[in-house]
Amino acid sequence: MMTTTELSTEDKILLAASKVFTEKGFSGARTRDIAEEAGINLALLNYYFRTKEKLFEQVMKVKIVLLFGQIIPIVTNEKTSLDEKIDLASAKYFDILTKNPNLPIFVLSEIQKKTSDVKSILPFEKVLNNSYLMQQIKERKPEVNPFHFLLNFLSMTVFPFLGKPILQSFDLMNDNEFQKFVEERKTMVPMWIKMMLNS
Amino acid sequence: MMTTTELSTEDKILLAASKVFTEKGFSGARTRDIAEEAGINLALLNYYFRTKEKLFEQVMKVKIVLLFGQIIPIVTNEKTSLDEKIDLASAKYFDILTKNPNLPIFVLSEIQKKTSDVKSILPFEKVLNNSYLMQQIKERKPEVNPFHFLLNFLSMTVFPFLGKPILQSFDLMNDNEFQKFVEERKTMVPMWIKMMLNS
DNA sequence: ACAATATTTAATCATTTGATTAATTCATTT
DNA sequence: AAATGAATTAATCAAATGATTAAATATTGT
Repeated sequence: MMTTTELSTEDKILLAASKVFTEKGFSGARTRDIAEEAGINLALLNYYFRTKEKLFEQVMKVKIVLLFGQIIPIVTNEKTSLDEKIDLASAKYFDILTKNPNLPIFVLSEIQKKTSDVKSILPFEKVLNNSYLMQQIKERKPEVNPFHFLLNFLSMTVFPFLGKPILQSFDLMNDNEFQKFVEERKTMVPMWIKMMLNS
Repeated sequence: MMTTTELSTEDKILLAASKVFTEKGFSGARTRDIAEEAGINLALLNYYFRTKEKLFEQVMKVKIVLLFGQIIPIVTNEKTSLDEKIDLASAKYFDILTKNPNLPIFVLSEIQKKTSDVKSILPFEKVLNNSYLMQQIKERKPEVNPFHFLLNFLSMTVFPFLGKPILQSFDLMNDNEFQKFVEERKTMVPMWIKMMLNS
């Protein structure tokens, strides 16, 4: 079905900025690129968002919430078992990342360059540090720092998307093969994680 | 001990470029930053390297070789067992990455932005695709695409370094804690990988 | 020592780029 | 319809930035 969603100028700019910033990063993106992508006059960008920095901040806020926000209800849920959490988080992430394959590289890269301060946008550490999930991992595997399992989970889920451009540069996988590969991991990653937790 | 290693002008520029490009990326780095970091006149940069692009290419070549080159002899060695290869590759990577913690994010980010063409620098796919390592994985676990284990290994090894800025932004770890954490993984990652291969 | 070549510098160019201005069009209220 | 304020445009500014030039200094070969 074709819906004629006529976006507001502000939203057209935000959408274009989201695309251009994600592709080229903060430094590589020119406000003219964004204006052109949005199909608006360059001055309108400054009229609505004042500066490139402020526009970037707004885009980044959306991206951070997209990347970290959805995982919070899963992590803090006191009614699901550890194994259920793994399955849910895995499914959720494969979904988000399939739709936004270069979200992780964008966010990681801009945080490294200190273009953005994640903590002020979303104080994830407060949620995580004494979360029900952390408790559950400690109970299951008291002898290992629970962060190892969190990192392993995130690694195996997120890394393929980070490495996708490399896999493709090296002609190791095309788009179809990558999609199939990721699909396979959707069931295997939870299995591997559980294996590590039960060994 | 203080050694007066008087670098050539060319090497001073390359060293400075390596630092500035890694910190800020291609777009974020200004040739003036590099010249200042190297303690040389800006015009010398163009005298020795012609353009910012050409200087970047040379830096990238070094980085690509640093990140992928050292793994090749391990992967192709026909005298070591699969388990030995895992141990060797793990030790090698933890060493490289501890010394160059933001090497992966830099390379991944620039490849995504298509600033650099890895394949022309180092045709890794030829080495990998019919490598002895791939054979060994297929023998051990014929029912699973061997790339899954390669990705899992790289994930668990490289991802902590990619995520370091985030862990630190969220105050989840300081530098000392991170170092200890990585040290722990040095022995655990090979163990986990072997577990996946033997299950 | 002299000529030729390589290296280095200060000054400057040309373009790009983020931002602003002043004028114009559009929409809303009365 | 007139008045008011919001949205949009074309033109322009000022600073930043990659690159070049021409002159000065240093190095090397004979």
